[in-house]
Amino acid sequence: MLRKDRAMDSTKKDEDKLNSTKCEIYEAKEENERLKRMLSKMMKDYKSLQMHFQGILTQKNSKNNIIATSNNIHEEKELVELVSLSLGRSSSTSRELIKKELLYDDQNKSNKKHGKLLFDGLELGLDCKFTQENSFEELKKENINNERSVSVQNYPPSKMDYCDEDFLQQIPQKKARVSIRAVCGTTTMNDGCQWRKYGQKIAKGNPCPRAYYRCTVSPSCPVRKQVQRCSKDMSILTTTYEGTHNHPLPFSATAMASTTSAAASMLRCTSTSSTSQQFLPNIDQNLHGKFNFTNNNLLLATHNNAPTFHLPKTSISTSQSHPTITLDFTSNSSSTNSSSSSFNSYSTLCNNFKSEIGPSSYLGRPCYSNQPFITSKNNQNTINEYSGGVRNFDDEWIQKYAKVSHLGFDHVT
DNA sequence: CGCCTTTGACCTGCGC
DNA sequence: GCGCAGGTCAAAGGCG
Repeated sequence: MLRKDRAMDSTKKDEDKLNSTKCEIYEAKEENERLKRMLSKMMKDYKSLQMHFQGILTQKNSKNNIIATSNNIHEEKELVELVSLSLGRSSSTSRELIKKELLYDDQNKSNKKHGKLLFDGLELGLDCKFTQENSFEELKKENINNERSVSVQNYPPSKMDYCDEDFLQQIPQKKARVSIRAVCGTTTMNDGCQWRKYGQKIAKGNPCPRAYYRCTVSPSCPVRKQVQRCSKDMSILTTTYEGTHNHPLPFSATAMASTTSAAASMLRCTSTSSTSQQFLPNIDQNLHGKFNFTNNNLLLATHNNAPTFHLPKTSISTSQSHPTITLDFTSNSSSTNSSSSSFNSYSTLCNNFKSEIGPSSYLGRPCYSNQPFITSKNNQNTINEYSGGVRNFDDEWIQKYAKVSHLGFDHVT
């Protein structure tokens, strides 16, 4: 009798377990479906934007052709002025206008001489940069101490051949870097990977030491990261990643890897494309303010079509001879789009995403905390595999962000 | 004992 | 060529 009761208890327990597992599977299935729908919507939006972008490029090209074939110099000047104004550059001074006139005179002479228009396809919003060598030099000097903008790098002055492939190829030869600025209380940001510190330096202009880490998941992994606190705001941590992992990553690390990989891919595209991508900074007007470049060449992403996700400030630079894309999770983006929520910290971002995707759950599992899931030893992150329960929301957000953001559609690994 | 951080020395690239 | 700054190496010591 006792044995029979025990057997029944055991069966009941098994049934309960089975039911609970079934429940979990069902919830996971539902969550999966919901994510699928979200992804499909994002893909649709992305494709639509891409088509829009192509259309704009085509329009601009045809406009350039019209300019090229026109014999009316006066009209050309007006068109250039319009282009200049329409792309949000500062209004041209009379001096600049004179420069343009001179340029057009030279241009016409040159065209007659070479039988082609040098500016064909190049004047889109770049008049300030191309009109004079001096202008380019001035621009370069302005940026030299901070960050040389991609536009400057990719738009060689008239001294250089505009189709100088050597110049264009210079940038990708340098190791691309992805920098992430975030408010972080710990010494390093938890990205799920395993790192070993191999050096520390006090960099010029910042009393906070810069720490150098290398990935130790695989001994031959070339990935490095630098971690440094911002001297102006000690709560801000700048983490710069360099290289690509040559080994399978733990699940928790794929999020950051995807983001950095996607961003690096975008950087490569921006740096290497000879035409269309070069105009990235200038397409903002045509994308109805989805992206805005400020005077500091910051790409302010405001992503109107996808209210679920709020993109960080993204800037591209080639500082220190390394093309670097910076994802700034610390900046308030409300100045560019009042309808978008603004974020003051990386953690806020994570919380926001969490609240917007629905209940605090991951694949049906409850998320009891959004505190960083750090099991660090001596301030170093270790591999954290999630086995239910508490989950690092930072990674979760980044993974989803990488998948839906413009940075990562085609490059997510 | 193994793995880690610390830290001074060394290497390298870049600007002048 | 020189100096500077960033980046890396490797020995020494700490910690669990």
